[in-house]
Amino acid sequence: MRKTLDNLYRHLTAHYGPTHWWPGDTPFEVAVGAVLTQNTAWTNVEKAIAGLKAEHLLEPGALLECPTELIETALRPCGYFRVKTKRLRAFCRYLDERYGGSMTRMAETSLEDLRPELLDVNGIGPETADDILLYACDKPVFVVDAYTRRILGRHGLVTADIAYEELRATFEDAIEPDVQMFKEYHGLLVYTGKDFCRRKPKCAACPLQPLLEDGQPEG
DNA sequence: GACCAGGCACATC
DNA sequence: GATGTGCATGGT
Repeated sequence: MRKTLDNLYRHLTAHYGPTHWWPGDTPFEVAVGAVLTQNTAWTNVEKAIAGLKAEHLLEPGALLECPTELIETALRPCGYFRVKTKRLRAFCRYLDERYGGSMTRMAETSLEDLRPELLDVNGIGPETADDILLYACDKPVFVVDAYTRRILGRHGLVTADIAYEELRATFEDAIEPDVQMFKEYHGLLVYTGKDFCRRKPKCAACPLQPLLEDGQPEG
């Protein structure tokens, strides 16, 4: 599997070049984006983040203090605006109470301690937690998302119903932990998913096709 | 006018 | 523990 995942990364890098994934000007904005993008297209998230910025709400203190309706209005374009308002507030409350609202202080916490903390926040599940850990805190966790599962599943590398933690472990056990590479790898899988693995699959043009032609992956 | 999008919590069996 | 459902808007 190590060789397969190395090959996968090389093929995608050759095809796309650097992705500079994840969009976001600050660690806090990255964390906000992680919550807002839950089951939602990023184009809609961008509108919501722009709305928050326009209201000067892109900081934990402001989100905790302002009227709920103000946040809901800003979040409307990205859907689920009521639940996402609650989830953003839950994250801000946690960040405020545990780290005085500082993403920098949060990032100083060890991965082993921080991941369970995040998962304990209402509205933060495995993928959202790992987005925050990798892209906002620079922790070496491999982010698994719907694209990761779909791409590897369609190419027969894993079963389509593989559990989140199992798929994460598949990557983390097979490849050397490297924050920058993990960031790029996930970005490349998102690019690939958007281009070739949506509802009208274009598998023949998928950059992973050469990988399969080279020979089926080992275990 | 369906169907889908970078999930998650909660209820129920 | 597995499965189903609500959450909501915008693009294709």
